[in-house]
Amino acid sequence: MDQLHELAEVFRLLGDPSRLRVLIECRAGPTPVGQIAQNTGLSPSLVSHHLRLLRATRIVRATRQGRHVLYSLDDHHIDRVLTDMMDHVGEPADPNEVPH
Amino acid sequence: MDQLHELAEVFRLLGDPSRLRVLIECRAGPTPVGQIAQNTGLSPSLVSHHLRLLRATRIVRATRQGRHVLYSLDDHHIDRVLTDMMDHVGEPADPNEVPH
DNA sequence: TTGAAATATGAACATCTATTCATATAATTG
DNA sequence: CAATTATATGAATAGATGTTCATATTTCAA
Repeated sequence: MDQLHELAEVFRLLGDPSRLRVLIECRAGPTPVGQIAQNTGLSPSLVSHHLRLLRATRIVRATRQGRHVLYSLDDHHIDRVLTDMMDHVGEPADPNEVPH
Repeated sequence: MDQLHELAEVFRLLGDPSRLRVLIECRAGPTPVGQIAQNTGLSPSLVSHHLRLLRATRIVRATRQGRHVLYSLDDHHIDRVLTDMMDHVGEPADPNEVPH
């Protein structure tokens, strides 16, 4: 897959409220699927489906610990992208805009 | 709209190859719709549709200049998010991964 | 004002995607 | 081993989304 489509794919996966909830849980550090499900209110099945996609695109990474599989953000880029975008969304709109 | 859904909406809009092409054009500075269409190979209509969505979420901003409407990235957050994610996608995969 | 150029908008459609439910695999304990 | 817990997978489906085509606005020039 070329870079553009890979980039789009990664952003697309971030563009879903459920997956964002999952990611926000992963932000706290390596977290088992079951706990993510509990904290988000999503079904373990759905969380697992989402994590599979997120992992395939290297947005999260997995490590096994006994019966549990712990998921965390892949690297600092992901963390920063989330932070930057939250900052952006939190900012007030610019009044100097052309009305449409 | 609450912050989570707004965040998801913004990422979702970044998650399309055509829109990313449009954004990459906007990165160079205020650019008219027609030129974006030419440089990307997309129809002016489609570019306009995309820009409307991108503008509604404050990913881009518009300024009028005569008959032309120039679009550019809304702020530095957007620019940084794009840069960070391109870096991420460009990085090689970590071999220390649990096989599934 | 008329005509042309630049953008914008609306409707229609084919494709894609998130979610659920049922079932399967993997790891641990007794 | 069997039973249990934790995750993963597959199929099915209702709803969302990108694109096209036709048409509407907006702005300037003549």
